[in-house]
Amino acid sequence: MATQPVAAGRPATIHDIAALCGVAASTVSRALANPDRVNIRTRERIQAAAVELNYTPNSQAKALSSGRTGAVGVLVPDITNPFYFDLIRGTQLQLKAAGYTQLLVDTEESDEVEASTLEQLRKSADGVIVAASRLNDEALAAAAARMPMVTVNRDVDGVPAVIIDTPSAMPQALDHLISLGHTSVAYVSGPAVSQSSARRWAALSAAAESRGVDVRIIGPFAPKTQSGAAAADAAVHSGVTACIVFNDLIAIGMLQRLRERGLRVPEDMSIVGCDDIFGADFCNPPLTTMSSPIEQAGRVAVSMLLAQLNPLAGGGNRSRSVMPTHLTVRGSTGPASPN
Amino acid sequence: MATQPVAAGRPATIHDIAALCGVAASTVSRALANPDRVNIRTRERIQAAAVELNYTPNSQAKALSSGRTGAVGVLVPDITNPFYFDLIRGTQLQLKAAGYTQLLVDTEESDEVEASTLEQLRKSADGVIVAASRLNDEALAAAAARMPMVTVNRDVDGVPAVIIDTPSAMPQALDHLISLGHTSVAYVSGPAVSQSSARRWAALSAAAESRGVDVRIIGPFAPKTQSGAAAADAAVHSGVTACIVFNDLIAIGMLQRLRERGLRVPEDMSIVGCDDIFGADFCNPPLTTMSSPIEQAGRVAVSMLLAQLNPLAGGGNRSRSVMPTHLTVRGSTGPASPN
DNA sequence: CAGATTTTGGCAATCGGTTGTCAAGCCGGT
DNA sequence: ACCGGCTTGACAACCGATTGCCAAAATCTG
Repeated sequence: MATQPVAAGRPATIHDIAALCGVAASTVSRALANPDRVNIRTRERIQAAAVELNYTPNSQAKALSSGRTGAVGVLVPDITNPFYFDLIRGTQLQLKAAGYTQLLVDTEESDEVEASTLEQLRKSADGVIVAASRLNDEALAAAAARMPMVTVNRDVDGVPAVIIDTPSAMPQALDHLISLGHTSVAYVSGPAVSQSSARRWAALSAAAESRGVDVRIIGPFAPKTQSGAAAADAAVHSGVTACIVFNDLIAIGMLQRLRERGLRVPEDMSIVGCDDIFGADFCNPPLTTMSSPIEQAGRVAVSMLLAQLNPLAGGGNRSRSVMPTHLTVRGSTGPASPN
Repeated sequence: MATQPVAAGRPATIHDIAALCGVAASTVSRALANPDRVNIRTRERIQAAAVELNYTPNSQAKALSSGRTGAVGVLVPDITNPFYFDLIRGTQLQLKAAGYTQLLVDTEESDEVEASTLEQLRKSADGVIVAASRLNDEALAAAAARMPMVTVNRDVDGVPAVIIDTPSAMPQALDHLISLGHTSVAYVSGPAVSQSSARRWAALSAAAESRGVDVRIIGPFAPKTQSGAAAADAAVHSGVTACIVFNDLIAIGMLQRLRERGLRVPEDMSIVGCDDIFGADFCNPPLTTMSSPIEQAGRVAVSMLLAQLNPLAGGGNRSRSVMPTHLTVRGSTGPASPN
């Protein structure tokens, strides 16, 4: 009757196809999943019927019987942090390309939410990508032992990871400040549980020592623009002329606060951010920051996870991938004030 | 042996509990889902066993037999557009609170991707929230007939919607510009298929007519900062002294382009954005824009969808919810230049 | 205390697939 | 023409829950 491909009331099942072709449901299943196990004529009949009925396999049922869900969980501490937008977009694109569904969860910066989400995902996802985990190494390693996992910006023995190598750009940032005449610098630190923050501080203080520059640490601060106010006040109070900040969100908040207080950037204080997030190029002044290919990091994380899921598909699965980082100089850094 | 709650190799099933308690699996199912149908002593035994085995129901299996998946799809045209961050966070929070899982999909501004995603989601989600749909009314209504749906910023007969009422702030924005002496204004339009853009233009041109002001439309432009360059050039060429822009992304892009061309904002050109996204408050100059409670819109959309899913839980389900909007004046608007 | 009524809990079918097993059918080799 | 080997496709069990139905047990009624 209808020329269009049957907009039936209920989605077609494998049984509808079987009935239409006069074969058993299992034959249909095989014809679709494992074509060479079925006679080519039968197979073509079945495939034609599948198209005609507009058949799409029911993913729930498939998951139940096969054990694979075709979904991957992506855990981020805070969806509204722009840093994760690009990461999420990277994972989303790569997962879709591979035919997987992305389950995005905001763990609200909480290790408990993170842990319970991981437990839940264990049944409803084939694997997880965990960005900036708030769990301790032990818990994370235990979770990774239970299901395929790739971490982002988190190094734990035995857990494949994508590391955005901001620490390597720290000496570069410091040299940039030194070349501008700064000799007293503060590191504005992120959350205490953030391994990224710790690594950045370690790299920075090592570089400072080898160069004989005074670098102190202040914080910790939550990774939000609102924290920037307290950070700016603390930086001013500490008497430094330049700050290297855990991330761009805090840095942008500092910019705003310094302006409120009538201090000029970079004349009175130079600021270097981290991540080069959305907004870093158009804030006032534009932020000097450490840039990295975040979206690409998301894609790499997915590739590494998929390599774990289908070990056959070759390409020895690396367990650690480091993304390069470089300093992008904009307007928030300048010569140290003479006083 | 282990004092901890059994970190067994395989997640516990309803059958494990049944075996442990010496009852049938169905009794366990009832005890957990429908407690008063089971003897209190048996029930407590079962519940204790469930806790001890660290039981979590398998959502796939539950979905298969009950028909409900416990998941809700959220479709946005572009994950990296900051406008959607707050929306996504709103839906995420509300869905989690109601025990649902969020399936986030980026439809890449494509009606085809959107349509195929909806078809796919029909089996794997209980309902969908569609933000800024690129589908035509007919296709959208058809999809809504097949599964529970709530749209955001899209009005289609018979489909419940959350509308962020930016059009109502248009007269306010225009009056603001008029009060600053502007008499020649351009509307920088968004995607041709965006109903939001059309509604904003309609409201603006109506207000302009009643006030006797010249307002022309330029565009369409893609909702990205990159489009701002072309938009700024077109605006300058058209000779207007002020622009009301489809959204903040384009507006911020215009700000950058105007600066590049050596034009001052607001002295040479006033800019009014739309949405008050992340970044609108710290760009240079800070953007005058139409603000609205986006995260709340996400929460409302979820509530409306859940009302459709559980019609019992009272609260006559409204089919349309309008979110208020107001003008936020910042630094990107100022007096019209005298020439 | 018998009979009627209500609880209570087990059996089995079902959801939509996947997969192991096995009989039938086909082929060529001798 | 007979036999072994390989292909093909049907049957049925199974994944982990939900749910209708019914029998046994417990409670109430007169």
